[in-house]
Amino acid sequence: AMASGSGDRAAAATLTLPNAVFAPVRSQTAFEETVDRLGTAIKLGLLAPGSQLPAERELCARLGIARSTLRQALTALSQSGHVFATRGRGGGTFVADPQPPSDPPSPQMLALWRETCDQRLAVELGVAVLAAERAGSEDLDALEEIAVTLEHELEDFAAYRQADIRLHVGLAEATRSTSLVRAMTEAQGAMTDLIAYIAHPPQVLASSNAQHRRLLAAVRERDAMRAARVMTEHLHGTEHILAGLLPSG
Amino acid sequence: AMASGSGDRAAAATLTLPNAVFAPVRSQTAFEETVDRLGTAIKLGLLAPGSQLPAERELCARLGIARSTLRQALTALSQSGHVFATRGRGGGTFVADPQPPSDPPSPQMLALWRETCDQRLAVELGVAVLAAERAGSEDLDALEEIAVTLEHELEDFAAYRQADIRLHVGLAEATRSTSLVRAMTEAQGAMTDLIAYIAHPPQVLASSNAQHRRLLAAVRERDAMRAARVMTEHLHGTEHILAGLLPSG
DNA sequence: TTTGAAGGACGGACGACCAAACCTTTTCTT
DNA sequence: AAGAAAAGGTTTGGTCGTCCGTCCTTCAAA
Repeated sequence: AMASGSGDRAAAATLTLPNAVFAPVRSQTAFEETVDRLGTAIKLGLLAPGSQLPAERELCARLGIARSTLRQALTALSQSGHVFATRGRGGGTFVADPQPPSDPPSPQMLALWRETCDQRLAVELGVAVLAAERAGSEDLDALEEIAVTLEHELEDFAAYRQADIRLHVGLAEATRSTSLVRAMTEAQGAMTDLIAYIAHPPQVLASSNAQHRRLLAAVRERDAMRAARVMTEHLHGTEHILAGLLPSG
Repeated sequence: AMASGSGDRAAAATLTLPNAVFAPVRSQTAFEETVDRLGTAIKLGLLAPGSQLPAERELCARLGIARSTLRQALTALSQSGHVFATRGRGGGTFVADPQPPSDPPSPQMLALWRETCDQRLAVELGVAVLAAERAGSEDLDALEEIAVTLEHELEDFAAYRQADIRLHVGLAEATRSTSLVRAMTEAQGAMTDLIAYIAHPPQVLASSNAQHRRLLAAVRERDAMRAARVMTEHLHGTEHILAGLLPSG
């Protein structure tokens, strides 16, 4: 009788908590995780087309997996057209030059789009604040160069998105936190899947650019809260666009 | 010749990026992940002492794992003294009443404490902002009740920490985002490992309480940026304490 | 006394992962 | 021109985690 349920005080716990504690454990295999990592980095342009990956024997050591497992992942990425390999001395595995068209977003991706945006908000907010505290002027110079590039890409959304990702990931790198860089790449990868097929008129991109400039200015002046505010507005912009086009999660 | 290295523009990429992309893949087993999940929830007091866990046959379905795997995890938690099981009808698995003393922080935990704080900052900032947008007044009433409890626990750090966790996780629940709730529990679990053995004089706890009150007030007034600012100050407080006691990561 | 619901224990099947060889191709060096 | 070197490609066998099904054991409720 007294066994079932929680104690008196704990009985006040909401329903969200057990859902989070007892949510499915996702046992991703090393193969899947590797495909995800490398595939996302390639899709986001973090590994430039034509660039060479480390040799298999070195890469598997870096990733902490067996070479056979890495080769499975590379085979998958090769068959999907993201990389190609040449043999012999001076050969290697390279990022394919014409990247294959990205897949349409999966149904489950669309169903959880709000969670995706929430996680992205957290990462970007943390990055904005920490970058404002830690970014060096060299970092900001490089980022502002990317911002200049963005101004000239208002018509080509693919190119714009590419540079946009470089800007956001670059800001994460400026925090000197590898875990935040990885979280940022994951978040950007998830967002890319969502917004790839959504039209972005040049005027929307222009307003995004204005926010980028204000964001970088705030970071340079070490004004963490202003950076956070601008970032919040920036993300809410795209979130409102999604809210209008996707089922309300 | 042209094969090695990235393209011209990508050559400007910093050194942090490949470190993040090619970092070791963490293939946690279902067993480990389950022990972590349940163990953290118990250590944080999210599953109250004496409360009953769902039946094995139901819990393994919820977690998406086989019952034998779940039993491995429960056996581990039972041997470490976190849970106990009784058989027969009306039996079940229960959270142990006198919780075993927590382990001292591992060396690798101490080495990465700054990354831990960075991740926590991101989660808590995101939660603060989203809670300010979404929290209902019922949520805030419950949270302010916890804040009142906190005022009376200035002398007993274990009890204080317990209620503090309930407050932060409760705020995450108010965002209605299960992924943020899970991220928050993970972050709080990591932080608990770090700060368990650090002295917290009552005056520090009192100042934390003042920040809690201001945080909740900002959330209630839907002032996301003020909530973010208070939260940042709140976290920087504990971070400075850690910085003085731990090796500079 | 019967029944049902809970934990407890085995054993086979399968797949992921790893380790260590060995082969093929190409290029650089001598 | 010969051979060493460096890369991807192939094969093999083994280990271990996980799943599934099945069969106890216990014990409160009916």
